Amino acid sequence: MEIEKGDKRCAIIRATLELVAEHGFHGAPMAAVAERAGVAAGTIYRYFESKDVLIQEIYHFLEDRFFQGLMIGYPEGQPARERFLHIGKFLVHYCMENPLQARFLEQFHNSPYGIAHRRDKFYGTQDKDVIYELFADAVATGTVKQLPLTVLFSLTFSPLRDICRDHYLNFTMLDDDLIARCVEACWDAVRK
Amino acid sequence: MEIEKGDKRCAIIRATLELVAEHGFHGAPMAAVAERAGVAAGTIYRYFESKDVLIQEIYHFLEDRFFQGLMIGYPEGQPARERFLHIGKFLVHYCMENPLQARFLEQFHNSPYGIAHRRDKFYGTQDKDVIYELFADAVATGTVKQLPLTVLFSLTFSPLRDICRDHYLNFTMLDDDLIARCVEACWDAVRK
DNA sequence: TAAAAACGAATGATCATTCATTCGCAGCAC
DNA sequence: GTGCTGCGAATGAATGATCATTCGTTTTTA
Repeated sequence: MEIEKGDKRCAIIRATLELVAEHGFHGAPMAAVAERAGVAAGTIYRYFESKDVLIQEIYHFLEDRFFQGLMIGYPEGQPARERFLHIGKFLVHYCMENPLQARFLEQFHNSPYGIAHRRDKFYGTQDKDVIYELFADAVATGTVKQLPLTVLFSLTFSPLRDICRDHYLNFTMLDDDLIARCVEACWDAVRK
Repeated sequence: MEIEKGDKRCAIIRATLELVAEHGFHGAPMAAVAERAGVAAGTIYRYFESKDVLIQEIYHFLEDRFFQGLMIGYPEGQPARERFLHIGKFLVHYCMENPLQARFLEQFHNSPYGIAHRRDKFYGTQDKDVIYELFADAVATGTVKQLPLTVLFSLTFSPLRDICRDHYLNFTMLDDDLIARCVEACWDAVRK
């Protein structure tokens, strides 16, 4: 959120993020967004072409922030295991410290938006991210099991995503020690 | 679906299952269900009190079928590892052979229905299933890591769920060998 | 022919989006 | 300072679409 040009624009983004995180896409009608943002319904359309565009813009904003944070203190050049542990722990801590953003991202990933995004990630021409790079590298050097990249992603990040969700649903109480052991367990799933 | 009392009732269930699996809950309006079932909209309400009840009934029907199949050839009394491999492989094969049912279940689990169901599973008073039993047992005997049950579930079944999804989205090509290696990798995540 | 089952148009709710109107203010003349 | 003018920003009631559900009517069944 924070530094966005324009008061209104920022308020709309924040309101949408909160409503989607708390009630899902279908619990975030534009009328409710407008009310929470302290803005008239029509005003939203001065800043965003449609609800779709609004959602996508928020997603890309959050994704950028996530990767920016991820790269702080990233152990470039270290063994794959260290790099993986850094990513995994960062992911979980990020979700715990930014529950609204985490829940928005969860909603996004479980929607048609998310499927399209995932397809793009594996088949698209866009440049691959550090995580992709890490696994491609670790498979090549025989550090992790010889499995398709999609499977390696599922084995490691699906559990972490679910563990975070269980945390903010109050199913599981996470602390630093438990987080570390979870991330290590995910590494055990893929390491040779 | 199959043996359901009444032609119409069965047709309605099948139509709903298909539409939800293919287009999600919001792509399954009652009018469309009625049309696909070859039935008038009002008729649905002779068989089901509401859309909610219809969805829940389908879910419980599928859950029962799943556990029924799961118990065929279940290696009761064998080590935890064998029991887990049986469950994991059955899960993936079941999803591949019943893609409509698998996708319906996926939609269900990613919805408010699913959250309530999960809460019930961990905190409810209903009797625990074989899977719950397996992990409780394996933790007690020190066969798997000392982690909360919710975490053990996430570490093992979240990846499998995702792997199945990637299969019917054509992101990953699964065969028996790959399935076995995936399930074993999940076991590696939790075993001591 | 009477009861049961099925029908499907009508109802009322909820949305995203639009657009005719109003608001607030910057610049200007006196 | 005061009054006027023009314009982009903001408004929110209205629109049209989409749903779940209802109910008066028709058809089927026994």
